[in-house]
Amino acid sequence: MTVENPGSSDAPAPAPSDFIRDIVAQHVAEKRYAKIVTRFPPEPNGYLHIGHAKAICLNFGIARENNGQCHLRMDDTNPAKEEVEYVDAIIADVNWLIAGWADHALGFKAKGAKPVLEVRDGKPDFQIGAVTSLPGAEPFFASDYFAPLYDYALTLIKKGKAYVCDLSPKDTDEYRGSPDRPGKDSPFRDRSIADNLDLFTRMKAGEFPDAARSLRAKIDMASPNIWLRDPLLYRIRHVAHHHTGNAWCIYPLYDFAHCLSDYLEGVTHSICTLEFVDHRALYDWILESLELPRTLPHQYEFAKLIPGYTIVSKRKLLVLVNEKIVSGWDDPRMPTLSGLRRRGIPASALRRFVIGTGVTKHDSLTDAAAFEHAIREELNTSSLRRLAVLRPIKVVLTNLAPDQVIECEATNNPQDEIPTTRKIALTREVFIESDDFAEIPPPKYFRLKPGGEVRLKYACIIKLDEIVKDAAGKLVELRCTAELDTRAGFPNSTKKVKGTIHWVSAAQGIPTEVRLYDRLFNVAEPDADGDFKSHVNPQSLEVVTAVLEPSLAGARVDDRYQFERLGYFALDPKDTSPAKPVFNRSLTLKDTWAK
RNA sequence: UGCCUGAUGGUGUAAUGGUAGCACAGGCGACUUUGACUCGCCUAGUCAUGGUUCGAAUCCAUGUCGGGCAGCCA
Repeated sequence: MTVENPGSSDAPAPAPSDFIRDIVAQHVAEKRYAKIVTRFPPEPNGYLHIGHAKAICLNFGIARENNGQCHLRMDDTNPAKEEVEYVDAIIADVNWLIAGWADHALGFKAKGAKPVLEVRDGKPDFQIGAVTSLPGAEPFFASDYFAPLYDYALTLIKKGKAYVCDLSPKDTDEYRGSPDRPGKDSPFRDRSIADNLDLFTRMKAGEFPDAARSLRAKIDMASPNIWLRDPLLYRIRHVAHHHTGNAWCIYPLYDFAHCLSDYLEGVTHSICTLEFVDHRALYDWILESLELPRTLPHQYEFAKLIPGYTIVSKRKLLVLVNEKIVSGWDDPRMPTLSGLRRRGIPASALRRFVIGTGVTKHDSLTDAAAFEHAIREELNTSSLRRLAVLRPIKVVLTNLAPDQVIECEATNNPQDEIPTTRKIALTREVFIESDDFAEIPPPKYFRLKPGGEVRLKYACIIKLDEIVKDAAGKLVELRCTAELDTRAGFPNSTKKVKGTIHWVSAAQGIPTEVRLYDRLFNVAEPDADGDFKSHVNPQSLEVVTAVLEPSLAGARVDDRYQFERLGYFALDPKDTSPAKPVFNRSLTLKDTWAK
C-alpha cells in the first residue's frame, strides 16, 4: 500500500506538534532526505485496535503533512501466527480509518509490484516498483523481501558478522545470561566463514529440522543490552507462509527483517513504540554492518495509547473471541477498529481522539471520557435526529379521535446552518419511554407523573389523567389529555413545562430491536491484576425492544442517527435485514441528570 | 542489584532559560420544545533536595518513584 502524495489544496489541518514531528520538521528544514517516508507495519496475527489507530494517524499523518508517503506493510516474518484473514481485515481497517485522507495519497503500491534487486557499487541494492494510487493497490509485505534479506544474511556471514549456531533453544537461553549477568559465547561462535556459508545455505535448502540451528549476529555476549548478545537473525520453520507458501523454510526474525525492510522501502523515519527502545542499537548495528550504499532509516519511539476500561493486547482480545465472551473481533464492544466501526463510531472521531492524546515518551492511561467526548463532538454535528422509544409504554390521548392524525414538524438536525424538517404524526395512541413516567417520582423529576404535565417533543403538552393497570397491578396504559393549542403556531405554543419527552405514534411506529452497549469492563485497568476476565461488565450488552418513528424504515447503514434524548445510534451492518432494522447504540448522550 | 527510559492539576497534554496555558473530567450559573448542544464563571499542577542564573517545569548534581528489556514473538 503506497501512494505518492500529489499535494493538495486541501491542506491537512495543522497537527499539534510533538517531539517526533519536531525531529521530522528539522530534517525537512535541513533537506536531509529527498522525501519523508514512514510506514505502519502491523503483523497480520490479529485485528487492528484503537492503539494501532494512534500509530496509523502518526505515521500517515506525518507523511501527509510533509508531502511524503507512508507504507502499509505486513510485518509477516512469523508464518506460525499469521493468516490471510488478518491481512484482509487490516487492509479494510486502515482504509476505513484514513478514508478521509485518501485524497492525500497514502500508502498502497501497485498490485503485483515487487521490489527489484539491483546491484550498485558492487553491493546489492533494491528498488521498489512504481508506486501508485488506488484502486487495485495492495500493501507491502516484509515477506516480499525474503530473497534480498537472505542475500543480506549471506553478506553478514561473509563479513564475519554472523554465524550459524547449533545450540538448542534452551541452551541459547542459558548462554544469553540475564540482565544483571553477562552471557557466554556459543561454542559455535568461531566457525569459519566457509562453514557458516555452507551451513546457512543448507538451512535454506531444508536439510535440518526446526530449531536445529539458527543464524546469529556476532556482536557481544557480555553487552549490558540483552538485544546485542548475539541475537538470532534466522530460524528454521518448516511451515507454509500465508504469502510465500512453501518457498521458504527459514524465516528472518523481527530485528533482522524490520530495519532492512525499512531500508529497502526507502523509509526515513521508522516510528515504533517504547518497548523497542532497547532494539534500536541492534537496528542500527545491522544496517551499519552491511555498509549499505543508500541513506539509512532511523528508529524513533513513542508511548503507546492505553485506553481506560478496555484491553488492547491482541493475545487477550483473542481470548475474548475464542471464549465467546464477545461475538467476534468485530463485536461492537471490542476496542478493535472493526468493532468500533460496527458500533457506529466515525473514523473521524477516532482520528480526532488519538491525535488529541498527543505523542510522548511516557506511558499513560487515557481517560475513556476523552474518547467519548471526541465521538459526541463528531456525531453531534453530523447525525440525523430521530424519535425512537425504548422499552415503550402506551399513552392514550383521550381527546383525539381513534383515526385522527395530527401532522407535526420535526427538525432533522438543529446543528445545520439551515436545518431541514420532516413530518411526524401524532395519533390517539403513542408510545413513550418507560423511564419517562414515574408513579412515585424522585425529587426534581421533570417527566410524566401523576397529575403532571409534560411536552411531547415537536407536538404538544399532555396532562396525565389516569393510570390504568391490569389485575396483577401491571401498567397497561396512561390516559392523558392533549393540549392541542400548545403546538407550534398555536396560541399557547410558548407555554413552559419542565419536561419535554420523545414519543412515537403507536399506529405508525416500527417495532424492532435495539442493542445497547456499555463498557466491556467495569474497571479502568482490567488487566492490572492479571485477571481481566473477572472484570468483564455483565451489562455490557442489553437488547431491548423499541419502537422507531416511521422515517427510520429508510435508514441507511452509512448514516448516523441521534435518537433524541437517548444517544447516537447506527444500523448494525451485519444483522440488519430489509425486514428488520437492528440498531446499535454507539454512545449515550451526556446525562447530567443521571448523576 | 545490569542496561534503557520517563515524571507538569483527577486525566491527557503545552510551554524548547523569561507571565505555568489548553482540552477532558468535576462544580456553579445562563439558555433550552433533547436534563443534549451552546455560553459564562470556578476548582486544581511543575516528584524531592541542592546548585548554576537577574530569572529554572526547562540546565547540572544527587535522590525518590514509575515503565521497558533475559521468545528460535512482533
